[in-house]
Amino acid sequence: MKIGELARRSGCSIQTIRYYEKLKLLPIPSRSEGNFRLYDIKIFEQLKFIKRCKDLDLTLDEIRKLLSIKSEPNQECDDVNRLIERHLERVEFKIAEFRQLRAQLISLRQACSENNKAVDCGILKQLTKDS
Amino acid sequence: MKIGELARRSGCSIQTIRYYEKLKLLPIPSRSEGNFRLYDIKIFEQLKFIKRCKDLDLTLDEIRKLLSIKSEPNQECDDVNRLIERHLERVEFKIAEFRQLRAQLISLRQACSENNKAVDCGILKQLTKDS
DNA sequence: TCTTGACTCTATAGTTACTATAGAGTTTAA
DNA sequence: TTAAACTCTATAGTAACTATAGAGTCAAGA
Ligand SMILES: [Zn+2]
Ligand SMILES: [Zn+2]
Ligand SMILES: [Zn+2]
Ligand SMILES: [Zn+2]
Repeated sequence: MKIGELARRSGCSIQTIRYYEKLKLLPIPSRSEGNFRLYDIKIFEQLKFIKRCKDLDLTLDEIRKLLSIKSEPNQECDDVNRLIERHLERVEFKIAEFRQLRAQLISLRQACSENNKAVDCGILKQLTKDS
Repeated sequence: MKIGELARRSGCSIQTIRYYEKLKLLPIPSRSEGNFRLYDIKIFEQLKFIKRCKDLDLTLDEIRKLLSIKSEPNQECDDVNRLIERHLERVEFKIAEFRQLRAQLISLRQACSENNKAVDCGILKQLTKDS
């Protein structure tokens, strides 16, 4: 299959696929006579793997690590478990951070409910003054 | 005050301050005889304003908008209110997204509690299979 | 057969919000 | 005087793409 079909079927854009190839997250595909990339099912599946990881917000470096472990079936998998654990911690941290942010934004929003001149805007005042 | 002191007092790095100047988020400061940037209290306060906005995760473009409104005291402030409202919505969306992510990661973690060979790793299996 | 449109190619630049570095000049304190 | 600390400009790097230009390839219809 050519790159356009791979893109459609994987949910990644064409440029992203070429980008992954450059980063060696995907193997170099064969080429047609006219120099078009030709993909087989194995590459399609690897790309789907990457996509699933991306949807979990893993970084490409983390994904590279997973791919490398996956490619050596006899390696121990505790690195995988640790990686997911650490990633989960980061996600929880972000949730906490954004909750704080939300609280601050809600209080900020309250500072100016009606329509004012800029000079009287409660929000701008709040952002200007030392907390 | 020179850039180092401004950096210490504002909590922004020196490079960041120069970067903001280039983006015109900060006015061009005067210079000493030896060509060092010299800042007055007004610029310090503008930088603090920017810093407070950044801490709320506003983008530099959003901050630029706020600064422009702030600089015209007679303009209506409803753009400010809308901007904060939209930003809050984005933050809430991110919270929801990350919560979903967390749930998925927790279920993924469960798939491999003990130590296995890579080929038997429940996490890798989960990431490999179609959901 | 010709041509049109859809597809693909490479290489390069742009995005966001910085951080890091090199290599130079300036200031301050011992 | 000299060394440390500071500042200057310009440039490149970061993450993970997206967008573009300008060229070549391929399939179908007239
Ligand atoms: Zn992670
Ligand atoms: Zn207002
Ligand atoms: Zn926003
Ligand atoms: Zn495992």
